[in-house]
Amino acid sequence: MLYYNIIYRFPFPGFTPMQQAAQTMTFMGSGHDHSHCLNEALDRAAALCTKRGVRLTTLRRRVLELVWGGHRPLGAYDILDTLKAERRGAAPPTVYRALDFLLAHGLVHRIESQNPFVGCPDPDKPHGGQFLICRTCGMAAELNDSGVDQAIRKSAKKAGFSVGRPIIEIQGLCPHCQDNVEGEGE
Amino acid sequence: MLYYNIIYRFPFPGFTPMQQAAQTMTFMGSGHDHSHCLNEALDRAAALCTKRGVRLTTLRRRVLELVWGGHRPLGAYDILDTLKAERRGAAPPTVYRALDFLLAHGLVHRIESQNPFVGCPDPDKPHGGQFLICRTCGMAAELNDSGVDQAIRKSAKKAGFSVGRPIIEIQGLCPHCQDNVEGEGE
DNA sequence: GGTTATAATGTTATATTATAACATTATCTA
DNA sequence: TAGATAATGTTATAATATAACATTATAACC
Ligand SMILES: [Zn+2]
Ligand SMILES: [Zn+2]
Ligand SMILES: [Zn+2]
Ligand SMILES: [Zn+2]
Repeated sequence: MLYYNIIYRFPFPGFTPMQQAAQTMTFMGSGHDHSHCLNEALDRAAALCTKRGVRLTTLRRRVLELVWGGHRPLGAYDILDTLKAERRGAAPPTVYRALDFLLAHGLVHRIESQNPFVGCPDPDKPHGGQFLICRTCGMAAELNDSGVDQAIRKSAKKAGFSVGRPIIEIQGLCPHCQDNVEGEGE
Repeated sequence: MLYYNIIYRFPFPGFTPMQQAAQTMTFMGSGHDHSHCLNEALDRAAALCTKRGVRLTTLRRRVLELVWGGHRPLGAYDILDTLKAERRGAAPPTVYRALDFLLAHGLVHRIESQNPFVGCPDPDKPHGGQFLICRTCGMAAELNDSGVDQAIRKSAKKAGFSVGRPIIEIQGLCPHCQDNVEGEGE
């Protein structure tokens, strides 16, 4: 049963890579063709950059691919580790400049409360990220709930505040982890 | 005209301390008796800790005072700089441990998208922070809008997600800065 | 095509924010 | 007062991010 459009996971300290993968599958649905959705995202990004007259360079495209490819939010230094193996002279600015570009064009979001970066499935209309973040398994899912957005705009309007980028990060328990906590066992 | 209950300001690079102070006054209202509201906050904190059977030590109280006293969010290392002048051997853990305590008891919030800390005016009922943050002058104001909260809970419920701590950080323009941008001059 | 301007990346160094690990001191309980 | 627990001191380092300047690639123009 798929609860979310898009599922990301944080690395979770207590889990082996195998457990991580297993949980990722649980959330992604076992039939999920990730290489397909990755390619779609990259094509969408290329089209968007062309339309805006900006350059999706090899580096920027590669960083976007890594961010999208991981099934989970990725830290800047995780990205850097991979890049170092691929191009000589990769350093923090290499990654952060690419991320700045991708952020500026809405192609990725930063999870502000935890630092890593995730690909945005809907970069065409710029928006602040709305995320559900599970405190147990680290899963993060992007919402785009217009009800939340409207409530925020209404509240801001009352205060005379003009809304630019609303950041919503809802920490709590995903359905899967609620079950495990309730059951207490297994 | 006061738009917000509580006003905080970030340090703003382009402004002299004088300008910072001037703007702070604009937002706080010139009649604001800050030492009064600071003392209230400290008393409230002391009562809350007594009630919960935890200790508001000298250090913790002092850090809370600094966070509350500044009229604006304060970085951990800003706090540390002050502490260093007051007690020998103050070091990052000194500050972070005090902040962890204050965060755990809802006495302060962390502005996740910018790292600094602010005192919470309403620590009795734990809540994630809802902040309006001006991207021009750095002002931050805490909301506690039940409409926003309800919209979030409704949306999360649809996804089967159990809400713990919702983080809302709305970046945009405060009323004052909207005027200045529109007017373009002055 | 060659020249010049601009954008992107490389490179080195450092700033900022936060935590780990273990020792010491203060406070509480009995 | 002894022993347990909580808080703080102390040293070192991890994790995240940016500054500053050099070099290289791309675009725009002639
Ligand atoms: Zn998005
Ligand atoms: Zn979970
Ligand atoms: Zn609060
Ligand atoms: Zn402003």
